[in-house]
Amino acid sequence: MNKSDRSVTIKDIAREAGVSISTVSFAFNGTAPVAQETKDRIFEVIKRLNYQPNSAARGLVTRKTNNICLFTPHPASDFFSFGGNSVFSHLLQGIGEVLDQKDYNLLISWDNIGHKAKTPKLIKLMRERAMDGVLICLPNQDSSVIEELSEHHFPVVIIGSNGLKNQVNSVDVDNYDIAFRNAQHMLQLGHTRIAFISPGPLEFLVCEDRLEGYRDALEEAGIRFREEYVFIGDEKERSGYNAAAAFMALKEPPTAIVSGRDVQGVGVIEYGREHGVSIPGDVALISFENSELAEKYGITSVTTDLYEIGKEGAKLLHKLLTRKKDRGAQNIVIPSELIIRASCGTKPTT
Amino acid sequence: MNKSDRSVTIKDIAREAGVSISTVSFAFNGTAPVAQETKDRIFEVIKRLNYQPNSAARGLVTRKTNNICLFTPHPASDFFSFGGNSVFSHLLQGIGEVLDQKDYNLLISWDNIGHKAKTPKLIKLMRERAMDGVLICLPNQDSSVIEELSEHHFPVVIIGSNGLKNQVNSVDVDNYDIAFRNAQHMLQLGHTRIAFISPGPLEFLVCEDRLEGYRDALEEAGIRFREEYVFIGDEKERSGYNAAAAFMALKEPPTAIVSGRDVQGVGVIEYGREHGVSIPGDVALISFENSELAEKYGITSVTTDLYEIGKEGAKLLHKLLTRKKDRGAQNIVIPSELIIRASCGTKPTT
DNA sequence: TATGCCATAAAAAACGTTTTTATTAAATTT
DNA sequence: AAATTTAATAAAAACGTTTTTTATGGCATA
Repeated sequence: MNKSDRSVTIKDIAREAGVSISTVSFAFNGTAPVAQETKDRIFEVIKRLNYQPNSAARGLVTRKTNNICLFTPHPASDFFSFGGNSVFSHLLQGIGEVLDQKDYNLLISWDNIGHKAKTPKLIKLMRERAMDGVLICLPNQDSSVIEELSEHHFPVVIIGSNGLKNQVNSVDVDNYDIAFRNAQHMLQLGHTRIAFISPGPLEFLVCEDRLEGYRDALEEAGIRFREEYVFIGDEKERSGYNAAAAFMALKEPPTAIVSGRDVQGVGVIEYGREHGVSIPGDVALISFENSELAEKYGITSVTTDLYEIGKEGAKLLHKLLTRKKDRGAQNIVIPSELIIRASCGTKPTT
Repeated sequence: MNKSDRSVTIKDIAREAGVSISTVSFAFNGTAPVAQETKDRIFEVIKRLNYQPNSAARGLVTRKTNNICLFTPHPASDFFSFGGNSVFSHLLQGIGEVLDQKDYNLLISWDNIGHKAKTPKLIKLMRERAMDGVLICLPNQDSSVIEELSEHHFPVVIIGSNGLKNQVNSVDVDNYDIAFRNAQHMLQLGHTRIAFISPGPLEFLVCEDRLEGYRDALEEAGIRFREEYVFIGDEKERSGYNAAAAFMALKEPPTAIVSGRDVQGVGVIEYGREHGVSIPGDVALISFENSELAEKYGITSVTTDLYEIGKEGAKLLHKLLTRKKDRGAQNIVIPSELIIRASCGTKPTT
């Protein structure tokens, strides 16, 4: 609608206001003192011509894009989903909230979990300087991407656990501690035959951490660790079902189960319903995640606040981007809370 | 790890290969003929030095960023959610899939639905040329943003309906037609007292379209339109419940209900359960959306394929960005399918 | 033998900023 | 009163590309 379609540049402002372009830049960004009178004139023109600096030109010299990238498993993948439900938006909300406030743009890109399919794209984005930093959520064991990124001193924050802990910034709940306390809770209720369902293969650090927490709690209580009380599941409901089946088939079945994910807990419950195993009557159940599922099925569970994790992750990344001095890797731990529901009962069966 | 931390530029390549920077650019991008021998030498150096052009510098001259922005209601908002479930990821998946293939980056930004809170940010992003185009999903009546964007000839594709149809590109299901056929389906089953629940205020075009489709179907069948058979609900389950309550309180209650959203259909069912109204026994129910809820509650519903909508939207935007000639606004219609379930019954009550 | 053409490549301009350096006049210090 | 600092501004350099223009030989054509 305006005279021309060419967008207005700093040159136009300078000409119209009768000053040099540097003065315009100084005034606009407040980076150098400019006489009030001149400043007023410049801002009048800026407003009148509706000037907005070109981000590419600016980025070329400042070496900033104000874009940050979130790299995750697919939003609809099993990692984020359970019962058709996706918690991806929780994570997104936390990240978006702080990024928005700090005036960063959020770019998202996803991976086929464990297949490192798109990884090269992330590397490319970083190498062509298309983003200032990246939040990575890669719940698999592969840390080569992360290594490559931090090797180039590229600002990275890991969402979740990773083998490179203490070398690279991260935000997560304390999986070891949660598992430890989950097992402890069962012990306190008097259980001694406590089983554990891993939410994935032990190569995943999350799983290893949880198993270890579980194991240490038993050890502390002087209870023998039994191989047959550990079931390596996956992120799907079925694995909880299968775990229950396996445990119940033992000559000496456990009286309590520490489930790796709520969705597995649901599997356990389903098994119970189908086979007349009462929960918590015959087997007490405690889980991780505290999703809507836990609420719905009355499963005692420990919160994994993805909203908070996203928020803290974004904050940390922002710190990385604005701080000049490198002060080593930070590992933020988001506190978890045990939400007691019916599934854990109050007394063990004997 | 390399000698210096400064990233390698086209100058480095030129020097190392003993040619001018323009020649490197020509060879790299294939934009002008370069002798094979020279080309080989250049690519060897590019590979050896691991060169990746700087996107800001490139964007400055090409006026492209390869970023496109998705602007939607909040991913966890009622618009995308029902029963704690979010379909946002479906939309995201469709968009991401094609954008990724075309080598665009996806930037996301959201709005508090109807409060046009962040709108200025979108405008700013566009004016500073931080993105090449935008996919907008704004299910409210406010079209000022869209007007502003297209006024500046900024490439925009609307996801969903909008008052500016035919002036601006869009992708949506045919709400009028769906409602028409939904009502018709009820008519074919012999119903004559058919009520309608709007999923929102009639200022929203989606709602107006649906109401109109419903009304026209009745009219075509020679059935009188009754004001009291229309309930203006909102995006929440409760509004379906309230609608059912209102309808059932009439001296002559409807025998069929066309629900605006699955979640409202659930509200109707809940009402029925609590008040002993059998569905489809006493009232037949048909809905829009075909979400997991419809499946779960056995509600006959018409598909709204957000995955497909996202895909087509992204494709259309890409076309806009690559075509030189403007060929008017395109309005893509994604086909819908009626999924028959128990809720609509086969015979009307009389 | 000049003339034009072609293939290749170099040089230069442009993109729109920020940042560094230079200039000028006024104010302050010595 | 001269020297120095300060405030305000202008000029120029830099950022790293793409794109346009110019140059250079060789080769065919007139």
